[in-house]
Amino acid sequence: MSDKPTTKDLILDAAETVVAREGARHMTIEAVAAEAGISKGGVLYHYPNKMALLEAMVTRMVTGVRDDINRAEAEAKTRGLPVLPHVIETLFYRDAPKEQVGNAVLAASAEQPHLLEVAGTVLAKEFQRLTEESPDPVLAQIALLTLDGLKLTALLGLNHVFDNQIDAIMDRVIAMTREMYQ
Amino acid sequence: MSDKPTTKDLILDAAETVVAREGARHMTIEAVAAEAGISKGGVLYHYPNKMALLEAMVTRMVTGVRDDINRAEAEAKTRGLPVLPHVIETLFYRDAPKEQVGNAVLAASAEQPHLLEVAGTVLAKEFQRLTEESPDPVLAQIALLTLDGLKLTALLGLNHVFDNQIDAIMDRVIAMTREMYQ
DNA sequence: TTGACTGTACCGTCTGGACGGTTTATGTGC
DNA sequence: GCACATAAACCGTCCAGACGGTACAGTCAA
Repeated sequence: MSDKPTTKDLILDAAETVVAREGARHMTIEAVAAEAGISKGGVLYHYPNKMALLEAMVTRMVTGVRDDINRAEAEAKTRGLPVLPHVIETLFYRDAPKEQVGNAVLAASAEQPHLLEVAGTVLAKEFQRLTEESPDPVLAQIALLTLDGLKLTALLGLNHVFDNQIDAIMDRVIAMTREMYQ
Repeated sequence: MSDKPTTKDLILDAAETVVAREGARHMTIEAVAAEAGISKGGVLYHYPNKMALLEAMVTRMVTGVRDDINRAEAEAKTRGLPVLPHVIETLFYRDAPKEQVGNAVLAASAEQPHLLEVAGTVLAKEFQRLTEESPDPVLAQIALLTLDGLKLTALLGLNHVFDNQIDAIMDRVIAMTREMYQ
């Protein structure tokens, strides 16, 4: 457990940092290499071309989110808690500090919008299952979309919501989903 | 009224089309020119450099959204309707077919994330005013964020919601905001 | 005549990727 | 414990093509 991160992961981290700071347009192999503290050749050793790097970024994000969902779901079930509120809470507080994971989406969308279709369908399955299994699917979707709205506007630097309002919003969303189970 | 669109606007349309089809990374001046059916020189005649083009894209989007909000707000007030449900309905059905406007956000974010900060604060003002003037500000923010979630996931090709579910979701959101006023 | 373009040529820079070479880790036989 | 082999990890350089931008002469309708 807690082995030191592989170089492959360090490269993905660096790529996300570059995107966050300079925009997806400037995520070049050289910039990623510099950020990761290795050479361009070193990056190309691990990811034979840029597309492979982008695919790895997207894959890591998708599996990360899916794993978090599954873990939260299992945890809720063993502890006899209502599933949806617990999943939403988990997704919301998920790596709040190093929230750079979402930048994989921007990088992929900038280079090849196509790349995200696969990611989209994978996550769509989870979301559909979660909502369909809840007592009020439409409300469940509203809750999940609210979370999307928060995360994505932040990712794009388009926040229309002040930081000190976010907690109240999430409390309300979680409360709403809890009421579904009563 | 309904004057034919200016070349400047045709260029912005073309830019959005290119972004939607090929990704922000491939929105080059030449590609935009080809899409608009004019020459590269022609594009540079209207927008002296790429940054100017991007700024125009963002500005057009922001003013478009703001105008739609203000118009819907005024309309609701003169007709004695509750403001928020009417605004949300307007924003939702806003140019549903040529929904490419949002691609301005992707292009700007890819080239210079900074560009969106201004846009963000302009729209934030409108959103804050709307929510603060409503009977239940937190619920109002949830409604607006749900709309953000729908639009932005669609923009990124990350839809977790099926097309045939969207109407039910929006009906519910609008109903929720209507209840605030009772 | 003027404004709105077209078309072509060109420059400097950036970028993806190929490639050959070098260091470092991991055995493996003795 | 050591010499050696092998592969993995990584470096530095080079090149062709793409891109932003400039320059400028010419076209054409209002």
